[in-house]
This record gives sequence, C-alpha cells and structure tokens, in this order.
Amino acid sequence: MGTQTQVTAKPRTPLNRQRLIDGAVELADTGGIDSLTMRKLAQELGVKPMTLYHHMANKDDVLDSMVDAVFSEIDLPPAGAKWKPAMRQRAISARAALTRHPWAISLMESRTTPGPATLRHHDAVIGCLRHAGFSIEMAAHAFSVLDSYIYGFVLQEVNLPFNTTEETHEVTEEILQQFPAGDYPHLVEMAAEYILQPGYEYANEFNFGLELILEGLQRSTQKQLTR
Amino acid sequence: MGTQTQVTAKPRTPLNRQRLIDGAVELADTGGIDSLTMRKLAQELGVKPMTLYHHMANKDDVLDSMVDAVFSEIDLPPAGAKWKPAMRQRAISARAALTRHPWAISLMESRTTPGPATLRHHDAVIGCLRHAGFSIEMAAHAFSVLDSYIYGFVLQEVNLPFNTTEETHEVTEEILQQFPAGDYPHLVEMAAEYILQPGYEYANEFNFGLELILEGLQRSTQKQLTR
DNA sequence: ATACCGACCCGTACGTTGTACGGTTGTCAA
DNA sequence: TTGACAACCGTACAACGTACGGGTCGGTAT
Repeated sequence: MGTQTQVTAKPRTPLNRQRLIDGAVELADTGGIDSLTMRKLAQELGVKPMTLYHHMANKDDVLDSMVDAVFSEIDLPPAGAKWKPAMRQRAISARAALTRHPWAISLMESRTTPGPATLRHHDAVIGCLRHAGFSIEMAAHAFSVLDSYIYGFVLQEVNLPFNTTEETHEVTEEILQQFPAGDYPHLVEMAAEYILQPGYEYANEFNFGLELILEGLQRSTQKQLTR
Repeated sequence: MGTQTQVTAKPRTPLNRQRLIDGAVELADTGGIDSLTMRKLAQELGVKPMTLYHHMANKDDVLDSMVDAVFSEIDLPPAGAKWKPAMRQRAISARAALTRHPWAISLMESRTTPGPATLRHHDAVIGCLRHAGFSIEMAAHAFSVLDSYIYGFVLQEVNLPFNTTEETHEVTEEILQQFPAGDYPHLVEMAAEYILQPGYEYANEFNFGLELILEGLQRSTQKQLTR
C-alpha cells in the first residue's frame, strides 16, 4: 500500500479521441449516418454535447476520423507477396470493410483530407506494385482502376434497395408496376431470368470484375516488359 | 385581334416541377449540394419556401428528381451500334455528366428509387449488349463492371482536393509535411515523379481503365462464343 | 354579373441540428 | 494552501425541413 499507482481506474473514465470515434462509428453502423448527431453521440458516451468539442474540432473532424478508422480495417498487402494475390486480397478486404460500414463510401465523397491510415494503405499498395516491377506510371494506372472499381461496386451494392431474395421480388415488382408494361423490356428480361432467380446475389458480381481487371493488368505489364 | 390566345404569357409564370428541378440543379452546381436548402431554392425561384411543397412532396423528392435529371443528360447507346464503341461512348458521356454535376454521385448513394430516365438508360445499355450477342448473365456482368468503374472513378475524381497543377503542388506538400519524412516513401515517389509532373491530370487515367475493361469483356465473350 | 372552385401561393410556428461563449468542477504540482 | 490546467457543462442562437391553416387569383357554370 506504499504506492498509489495501483489506483489507476477513475470512476469516470475520461473521454478521449479514440472512444469518441469508436462511438461515432458504432452509432453510424446501427442507425445510419443521418442518425449520427453530436447530441446523440454525446448521450451514447454519457456526456453532454459540448464536451465533444474538447476532443474534436467540429463534426467534420469526427467524420474525417471515421473514414480513416475504416481504412485502418483494410488488410494491407503483405510485404513480399506476389502482386496479383496481394491485390486480390486487398480488394476483397476493402469491399468487406466498406460494406461493413455502409456510410463510409458516402463520407469519402465529402472528405478531402486523408488520415494516416488512409495514406499508409495507399503507400503499401503502391509499394507492392512497384516491388513487383510495375513502372510508376503503370502502378498509378493499376491503383486507379482497382480503387475505382472497388469504390464503385460498393457504392452500387450498399445502394440496392433490397438485401434478401424476398425484398428483391417486392422492390422489382413495385418499380416495374409504376410504368407502362413493355417500357423497359430488357430490364424486365434481366430481372425475370437472372436477378429474380433463386440464389442470386449482387455481391457475387464482384469477383467477375475483379478478375477481369487483374488479368488485364497482368497483360499490360507483360506487354511492357517484353517491349 | 379576334382571339385572346396570343396573350399566353402571364406576368407571374407559374412554378412547375421542371423549373423547380432545374433551379435545384443550378443551385447545387454553383454552390455545392450543401448549399441547396429549400429556403434558398425558393428564393432563387422568386417564391416563398412553402410554395415548393405544392410541387414536390419533400426534399427527398427533389433530390431523387435531380439524380434522374443527371441521368437524362447521359447519351444513350445508339440503336444498332456495335457494343464496344457504344459502351465506350456511354462511359465517357456518363463520366462527363457526373463530373459536370459533382453532387450527383453523392446523391446516388442515398437515393434508392430510380426515376424514368435512369431506368431508360439502364434498359438501353442492357439492350445494346443483348443485341450484340451477350448472354443475360454476361450482360449483367458487363453492366456491373462498367458502372462500378465509372461511378468509382468519378467518386475519386470529384474528391480530389486539387484541380490545377498549382493546387496539386500545394496540397501534396501540405499533406506530406504533416508527417515524418520517409513515412510514405512510395507515395512520395509517385507524387514527385508522376503526379507533380507538368501535364498530369487525373482525368487522363479514365481511359486506361476503360479500355482495359472493354478488352476484358471482349475476351470474355469470345471465350463464351467459341466454347 | 354572380357564385364558386381548384390551382397556386404564403405567414407563422415547431422541433432538430451544429456550435459559440462563458462558466464550473476535479486533479495535481509547488 | 494555492494556483494552473484539463475536463466538462448550461445556455443560447442561427439555420434547417416542414406541418398547418389560411389567402388570392383566373376561369367556368349559372
């Protein structure tokens, strides 16, 4: 009992930046990004609204940090790995993280100041490509295609108004019934003979595009190397 | 002068749905999506806020219509055209429309009820692919990759914190100076030797990915047809 | 001319949001 | 004990979307 150092736990754990961000992410995950208000966040953390401003500059600061938190969840390409499996795994991991937090894509659109996790991620991806022999220009190309595809796919995926097969039926019928029959014949055909078939899930489309792009990149690099 | 039909212009042109949407688009174009409030929109149209609600159900209704307006600006694939040039042109046109209205991508994320122009567009694209001999499954794949790529690319493009070469220099330096030198070696290399070079524009990256995907699709269909 | 109706428009008001400003409390070094 | 400093809070304000209950026309039926 000679020291007091053992009594480190305070009855009221002080709020810090990390707890705040975690709370914000959790709130957005459960109730959507619109339900994330400074007041609700404060309540969630057992604190009054204005207290938050002692840890973050403003709400935009919170949003920036949330985006960076999502990026930190994405697997980095393992050092020394071959570029193709590394990029494949990263793409899959990125899509998983972004769909786990459906609000992330919409935030990315309005945030322009990348955080450390975001920069680290980008650096690792470019590094992986460079070590595999990609020229700087080619690495930039590859980076652009892959990221565009990942973001765009998730953007569409999280926007689908349905998740289960049942919902798909409901929504599809509802939309089509609003318009004269025969207005969108190809859309109807695709809905009936593909999308509404049992077992269909949009998420499965991800693979096709990913492999197509990876193969295209491989071809491009081979062209470059043999030239 | 026997008729009165020539006096059709009223001193106070009545507001209608179209004028309202056009005004909303214009407002969002000039001041960003955040500056689009029902109050400002009303003022822009020379009308009091609550008047808007006689033409639109609510703000979400306005936003839905704006997205559809953007889609109506995208060229439809010309009937009877070969699929590859048709898809190429559509992609370029879509990217142009979406960058002309940078808010469109962010709206798409939150809207789930497609308008008539959107449906017509999708129908035409699928129709073009089907006429070119794509199977339903293959058409769905192609549609998914292309749209994902277009949306994702624009999402990144409109997010760049710089537009001119000067801004690029400023922003790049500012970001990198925040962190210990050597933290992001590959990022620094790419910035110095590629992005900061005179003549660089991110927009030029669009082509590479687009052609890569189009060629990949061509290969996939050939595989399918020869099998 | 009169009565009436529907399309169009507006004034007021409420609840919710982000956040500026100025305290108040709890903890620790000297 | 004193002072400083970090953490926290109460109050207040402007801006937002929009509910509600009117007003004000032009044109048609009588």
